[in-house]
Amino acid sequence: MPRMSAADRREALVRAALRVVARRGLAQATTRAIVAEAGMSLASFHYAFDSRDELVDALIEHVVGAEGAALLVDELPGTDVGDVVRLGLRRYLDHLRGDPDAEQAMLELTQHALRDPERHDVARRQYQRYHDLAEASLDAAAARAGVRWRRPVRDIAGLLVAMTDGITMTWLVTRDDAAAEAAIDLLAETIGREAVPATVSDATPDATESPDAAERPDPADSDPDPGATT
Amino acid sequence: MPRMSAADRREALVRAALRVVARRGLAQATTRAIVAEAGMSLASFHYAFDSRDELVDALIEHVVGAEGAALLVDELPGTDVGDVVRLGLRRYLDHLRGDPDAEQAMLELTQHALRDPERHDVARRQYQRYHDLAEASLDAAAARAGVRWRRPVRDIAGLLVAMTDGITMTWLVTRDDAAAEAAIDLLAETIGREAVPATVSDATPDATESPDAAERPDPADSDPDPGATT
DNA sequence: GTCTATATGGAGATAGAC
DNA sequence: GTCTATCTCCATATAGAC
Repeated sequence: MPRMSAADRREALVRAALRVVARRGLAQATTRAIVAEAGMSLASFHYAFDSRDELVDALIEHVVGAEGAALLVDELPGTDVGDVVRLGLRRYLDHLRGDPDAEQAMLELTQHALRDPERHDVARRQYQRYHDLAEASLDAAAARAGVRWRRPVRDIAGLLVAMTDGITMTWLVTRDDAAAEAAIDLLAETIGREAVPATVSDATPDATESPDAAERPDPADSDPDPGATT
Repeated sequence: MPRMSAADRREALVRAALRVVARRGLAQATTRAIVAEAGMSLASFHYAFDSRDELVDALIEHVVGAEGAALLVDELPGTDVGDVVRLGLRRYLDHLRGDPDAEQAMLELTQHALRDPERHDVARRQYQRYHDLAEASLDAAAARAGVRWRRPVRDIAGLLVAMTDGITMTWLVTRDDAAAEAAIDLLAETIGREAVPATVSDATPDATESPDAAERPDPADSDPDPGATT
């Protein structure tokens, strides 16, 4: 085995751990299973990490940084905003179908994080990032289509994020492609109906267009740079 | 400790296990923690169950049978179908806020079940039941309001079930009440728009009102009696 | 630094007295 | 039937040779 830097070793172990969690679940992701997957010895593990908990933490941080980009992307051909949402969610469904174990691993890691007060914040930041991403995508789609949203974009983004989780969970259980597609189409159609033609006064770039948008302060908006993931 | 029948002991252990899982997570629900919660000795555990796995199976079956009723109920004051959906989901959100650990326990048990092919079917049946319940509630609400659904009820029910999961997951992470309520209101409004006034020809009780409803066969409708739980 | 070998603890499961 | 005491295994973590 060639020498690796401690950082490389940590990275390799995290990647191996993710594969093991995806394949057999977090509970079965023992240090032995992980080092076997990584082709290392047990001692190398404890050279790179102090404990298994520390690796799990690193694993959570890793997936938080990496997975955000798959949710919704801006380069969708969008004339109709409903279509943009539909294509974005369909793309996510394709991703889910292509690698269901990976998404289940994400869910398991998130739920694991919820059990610890300190890790809970990591999960919160992850969801905040999802939300910001969805919001930015919705804004961009609306701008290109020349429409504006009839209600706070934040609310629509929240529905999108929740829906993504819901589809993930139900599809993982039922494996019903058609049902997931039907739900996506229905939701996309709905969100499309929330868009109305933009007037000139709406063109102000950063004005919140709804009067009650300020009534509800964002409980967690401490992330000023939602674009820099990884 | 008084003598208990084996059945009573099993029941008591299952209930204790559920409390432990809710409080500390499935991974921490060791046999020792469970018998401590139930006030029994370790030997009593193995008198009632052959193994911990067997108890976890019983626990899954238990929650599958018990939790369905809380999702959507028919006794909601419904003139407007959108309001019925909104109130039903709000009621579920109240339940979630009142006992978040219990719902997280449900999620953990479901995900655990997904890891085993045999247990996967148990989870599938659970979701099938949720779906049937949602569908029946939607039908009942529409009938009372004198409206019909513009698209297959099945699709709307699927969206409801997925949305319930999504709201659960996102709320457990963010604990953002206002966001959950906004998502609920938006979804309810949407679903309300899927209802149109019923005509006389629509009054046929069990006719599928959409021409493409038969195009998608139900992948799992082997449960002829969704009402008889527990 | 990287390995083999081992210590330590906690988990599930059981033996055997009462 | 129910308990205490124990067995066995496996996981994490460490010691110490090279």
